Amino acid sequence: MDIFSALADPKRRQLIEALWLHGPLSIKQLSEGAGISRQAITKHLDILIKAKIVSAEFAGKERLHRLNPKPIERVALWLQPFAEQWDERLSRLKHYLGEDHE
Amino acid sequence: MDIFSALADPKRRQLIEALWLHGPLSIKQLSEGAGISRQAITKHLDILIKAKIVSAEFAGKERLHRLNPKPIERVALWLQPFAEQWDERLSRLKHYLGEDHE
DNA sequence: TTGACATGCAACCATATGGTTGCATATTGT
DNA sequence: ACAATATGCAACCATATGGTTGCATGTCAA
Repeated sequence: MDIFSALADPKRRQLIEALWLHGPLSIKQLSEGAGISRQAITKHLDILIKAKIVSAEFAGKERLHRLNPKPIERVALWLQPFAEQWDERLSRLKHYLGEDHE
Repeated sequence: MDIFSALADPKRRQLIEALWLHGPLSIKQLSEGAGISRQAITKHLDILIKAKIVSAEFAGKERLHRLNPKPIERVALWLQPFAEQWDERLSRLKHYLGEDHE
């Protein structure tokens, strides 16, 4: 499962948002009010973990999950050449770069 | 089919890259050397069109396709809060700017 | 008009995907 | 030790997905 596919499912994006908003969370916590079963959430989390978007560590009987921004970064970098307002963004950054690096 | 799912397939990302590199292209042209049938390419293009990532217009018997950056931009915007490492991004931009704009 | 070419349409197929349910296992507090 | 809690594992199911093939349609050039 690659990163793009991992991001394709709305439930998984929802999980990403939840982890971004409310620190490290367990499977149970992420399941509450998600509208699908705990096992389904586990599957989604496993996919996110395989895609390295989420990392998990055990704390007793809980599995705590947190975001790993790197792979998302890579997706963003792939998108950039195709995204519009690229020029506008470039010119904005051009100013910054001009100050800092040129 | 939403934008994220449209971007999930590697063949479709390949099509996006091809359209970005070599202007408006027909189905035939996009099929050459793609490794799958013309009909499969058509299906992928239809998905990209439904996601508004690609627009198509007829020129005689050919259907010409071009990129529409807006939806890709929206995806990029969704990703931004989760993607950190702006510094790395900046250094890439510096390179880009150095080549094309400075 | 006729033939070549680009595309459209539809049926079909194998596998992936997203979900469920049922039961097993491990950890914690009393 | 025991019960409650959090998770793991596996079978199962319906539908989506990505591909194929075969044939029909529309357009252009000779």
